Amino acid sequence: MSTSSPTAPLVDMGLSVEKMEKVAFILKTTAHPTRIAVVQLLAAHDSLSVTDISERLRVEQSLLSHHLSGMKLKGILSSTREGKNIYYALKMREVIDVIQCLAACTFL
Amino acid sequence: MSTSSPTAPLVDMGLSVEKMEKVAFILKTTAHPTRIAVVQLLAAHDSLSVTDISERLRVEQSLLSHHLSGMKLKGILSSTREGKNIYYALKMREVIDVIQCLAACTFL
DNA sequence: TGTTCATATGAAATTTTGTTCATACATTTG
DNA sequence: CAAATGTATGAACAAAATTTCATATGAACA
Repeated sequence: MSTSSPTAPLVDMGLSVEKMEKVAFILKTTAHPTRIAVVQLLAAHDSLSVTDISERLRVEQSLLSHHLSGMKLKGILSSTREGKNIYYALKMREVIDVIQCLAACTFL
Repeated sequence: MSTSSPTAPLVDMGLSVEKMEKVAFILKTTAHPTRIAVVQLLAAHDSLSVTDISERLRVEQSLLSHHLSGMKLKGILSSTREGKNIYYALKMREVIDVIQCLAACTFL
C-alpha cells in the first residue's frame, strides 16, 4: 500500500541513480531529428560551420544555433571560431554508436 | 515538430530523415532516469510485475504505470497478465546497448 | 456477492522543450 | 568607419512531456 519511503537502499544495478540521470541527460540532448542529423553530419565531416550545417539540413539559422549551443553546453559538441565562421565538431563521439545501435534495428 | 522546408533533396547520409525520426522517437522514449532504470531492471530480470518494479525503483504506482504503458506503446516493452499481476518485459533489447554505450563513457 | 489487491486511465496542473522573431555581436571588407 | 556576413541571444509563445490525483477495471477470494 505505501509507496514512498523517506530514505532507502535504492537500486543495486550496474548503473547508479546518478549515472542513470547523466545517461538520460545525454539521451535527451540527442533525441531530436535535427540533432541526430547534426551528429550524423559531424560524424562524417569532422567540423562544419553553422551555415554549412544549416544549408545541408535546411534548418533555419537561429533555430539551428539554439540546437547547437544546447548540444555544446551539454558536452556533445565543441566549437571554435575561425574568422566570421564558427565550426562545430563532435566531441562526445559515443553518441554515434548510440545512434548506430538503434539505426541498425530492422524494425525501425 | 519537424524541420520546416517545402520540398527538398535533403540530407544524403546513411540515415534517412524518416529513420532519424524513428531513432529520435526511441531515444526520447528512453531518455528518462526512471525509464532507464526500468530497462536496466528488465535487462537483468526477464520479466517483472508492476509492483516488483515499483518497489525496487520506489516509484509511485500510477506514475510508473504511465511510464510503462508509454514504453509498451512505443514497442520497447511487452506485457502479459498473469492473474492479478501484469508482467513487463524488455522487447526491444537494443536499448540495452544504447544505454551501455553511454554508461561506458568515462566522463559521465 | 462484496471486498481486496494489482494495475490502468484520464483530466488537470506543472515543467520542460522547441520554435519564431527581432535584434545584438563579432569579424571582415570596402 | 560603414556595410555586409555569420552567428548568438533572449523574450514570447506553442507544443510536449511529466507528475499528481481521483477513479475505474479486472482478477481472486472469503
